[in-house]
Formats: sequence, structure tokens, C-alpha cells
Amino acid sequence: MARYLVGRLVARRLAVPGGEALLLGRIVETEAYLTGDAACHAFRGMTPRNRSLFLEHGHAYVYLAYGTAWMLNVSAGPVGIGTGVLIRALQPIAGLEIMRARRGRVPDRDLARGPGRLAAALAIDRALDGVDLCHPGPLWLGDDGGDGAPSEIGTSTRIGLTRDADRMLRFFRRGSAWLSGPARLNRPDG
DNA sequence: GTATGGATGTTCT
DNA sequence: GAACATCCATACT
Repeated sequence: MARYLVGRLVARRLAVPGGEALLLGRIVETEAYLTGDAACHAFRGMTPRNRSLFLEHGHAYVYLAYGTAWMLNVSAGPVGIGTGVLIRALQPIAGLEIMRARRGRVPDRDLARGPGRLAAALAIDRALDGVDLCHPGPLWLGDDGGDGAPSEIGTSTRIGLTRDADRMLRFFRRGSAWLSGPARLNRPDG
């Protein structure tokens, strides 16, 4: 699923002064967190924080990392199995004005380059934990049939881990200007 | 582009 | 009380 999600769309419907905004971004970078994977939050079983990881695939697991940054994950297994995909970076497609306003004075390239930045740009926080991402709502996933050629997806180790850090479970759109992570990991094969 | 250190809040031991 | 799926500013190459 982590590989599949590269090239798909994230859609966010958001109330703004005077109406509603639609924010869109194309996923360019993901990471997989598997069962039996010491880096997966579900590794030691279900807790109040990680329970959304155990929902049927296609639900949001949102949590706060380092006290400052929200992370958007997609549950990826059948009910009761804690496994998921972290969405790490987006190419902004629509609603850039809103994203810029939310992110402050940063280059467009940095609007959603990194999981915490992505969540900040799309106003994602705990309120969206557990939502169904497979149908239109406040937050959902889409597919416009574009930009997902498997041959154009590179792999690397995951970023920022101390445990199970050597597995090739990061997936990214090759050559994208919107990737997070050090340049050495973004080469054709990380 | 790369490397470093501090801020931050929640979770679990 | 330690660990943590990060970000930002700063300094340096």
C-alpha cells in the first residue's frame, strides 16, 4: 500500500472564513510500518494512542510526534492488525493560498515537504484521527489516474528511526522536487 | 547541500 | 523519567 499510495491524491475539505476550501496534494513520499516491525507503533500491541492503526485499511491514524508535529498515517491491514503507511510529503495541487497562510513565510517547495509540515499545511490534527479516508469527507484519498507509474518509484530506508532502521520501506516519486529527507536517500535507489 | 542543537507534549515504562 | 516516525534556525562546506 505504501508503494501504491505514491502518486495518489490527498483531499482536505476545510471550513474557512466565508465558506469552504478544498486542499489537494499529490503524495510523493510514504513509509510502511509493518507487523513485527519494531518501529511500528503497534509493535507492542494496541494502546489508546495507536488504536486507529488497527482499523480496517483506509482509515486515518493521526498522532503527535515530538510534541510539535502531527503525523498522518493510513491504516493498511484488516481489522485488528496494527499496520500502516506514513504520508511524508505532498506536491501541492490546489488550495495553495490556504496552505501558504497556514505555513507562514516558507518557499512553496516546503509547504508539505515532511510529515509535520504536510499536516500543518492541511490542518490535520487529532480531530481527524480514525476518519474513513475512502469516501469524501473532511479528509480522504483520491486517484486521478496520473503520476503513479511503478517504475518511477524509488525505495530507501526510513527516516528518523532508531529501531528497524535498515529496512527498505520508504517509497518516493523519483526526481520529485517535493521530497523530504537527505539527498542521498532520494537517489534512484536510496 | 549537510550538520547540529534546542523546543516541544504525549505516551508508556 | 526516557523516548520519540520532527521542525526550525544557525553555522558551515
